[in-house]
Parts: sequence; structure tokens; C-alpha cells
Amino acid sequence: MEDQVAFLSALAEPTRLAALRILWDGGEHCVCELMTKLGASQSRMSRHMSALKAVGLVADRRDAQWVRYRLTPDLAPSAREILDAVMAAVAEPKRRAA
Amino acid sequence: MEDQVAFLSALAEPTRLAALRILWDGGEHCVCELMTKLGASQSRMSRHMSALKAVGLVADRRDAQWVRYRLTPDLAPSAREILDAVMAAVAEPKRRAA
DNA sequence: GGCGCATATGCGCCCGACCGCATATCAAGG
DNA sequence: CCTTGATATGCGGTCGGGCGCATATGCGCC
Repeated sequence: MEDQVAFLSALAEPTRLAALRILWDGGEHCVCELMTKLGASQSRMSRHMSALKAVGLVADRRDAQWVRYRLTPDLAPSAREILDAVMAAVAEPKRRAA
Repeated sequence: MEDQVAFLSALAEPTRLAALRILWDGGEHCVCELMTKLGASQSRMSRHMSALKAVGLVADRRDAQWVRYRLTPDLAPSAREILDAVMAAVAEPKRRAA
């Protein structure tokens, strides 16, 4: 169960959640793009991506001077389902609070 | 998005997650039962349940000297889906790490 | 090699989450 | 009313997460 807690903790942070929402398009995105879009400092964004990588949510690839992040393609099914549900919730239009 | 972060934060704690797993049977459970089953102190368990209540995950009902907690019956659909996915993951038999 | 852009990381700080302990509150029963 | 069992809460302490700043590292280019 520890895995799930770590996984959920990784999701439970605004910047990381927002980053995942961007990665949710299935494409690759460099740190510089994410930090710009999310208004985060460089070190902050780098660390957050590192945290997402640590729990296996994202993968990275070096491409020249950039590091391209993407969602882990073969994410475990149970994790995938959680992520799907969370992304669906985040993408939702505003309603009254739950 | 803040709501979702609070919601996920509530899930991202071992004792709370374990408590939800117990409540997952759909029934009502008092604090004394939860604290015993989870090996948590009284104040600790009370506070954790309070935290779950604060984000709308559980509802409570006073029954004589006990307070019976249960999953919020009319949980918002998006929240419900996340909870379902998480519970399914937690309930899963052990496999290789995600 | 030197420069510049992109990224990672060491370091120290701060703040909030979580805890235990003690105490308050509440309900039932004698 | 007093006690007893169940639950909530005020308080202080600890610990870890997240941050900025500075610096290191990686990479391409000239």
C-alpha cells in the first residue's frame, strides 16, 4: 500500500498535477516549456518532474540540451486508472464544490 | 483544481487510506473500531476521520456514544471515480511494483 | 576551450502535516 | 450527580515537503 500512498502524494500537489495535465496530451514536453506555462521556477519544475519520475508516472529522454518528459507509456493498469480518473476530474468544467 | 489537490492529499496518507478501505464495504464503522483495526491512537484516528470528512469523502452520524462513519453516499461522480480506482488498486493482490 | 542555454542538485529555510499527551465534550446508565 | 466509555480538540514538538538561491552538469556551437 505504500506504493499507492507515494503515487497519490505525487498527484497531490498543484504544480505536479498541472504538469501532468499538460503531459496528458501524450506528447513530449521539456522542462523549459512546463516552467513557462506553469509559471514555476526552473529548479522547482525540475524537482517536481523528478518527483513524478520517481513514482514512475513520467519518463524522460535526453534530446540535445533538453530533457523531454512524457507520461510513462506502459503505466501499470491500476495506476493508469487512477490517473485517468484524476485527469478527467481536473479537466472538468467548474461546477459547485463536491 | 484546488479541490482535487485537497481530495488527493486526503487519500495520500496510509491510515486514511486504510480507513477508507474499511469503509469501502459500504457500512458504518465507529472510530473505536477503526482505531483498533488499524492500530492507531484515538486522537490520531479521530483527526484522520475528521480530515476525510472535511474533503467530503465520508459522512458521520452520532449514534448514542458512538460516531458512525460511512462513505459519503452521494459523492460527486468525478470524485467517486477516483475513489473507485484507488480502492481497486489498494485491494489488488501483490504484483510487481508499479 | 569558451560560451550559452537547459537541466539537475546541494544547501538552508520555512511552514504545515502529523503525532502524543492531556483535557474537554457528550451520551448512557446506575 | 457521578462514573464510564466514546469522541473531539487544544497544545507543543518533530519531521518532511516545497521553496529560492547558488552552483554544478550536460550539450551544442563557434
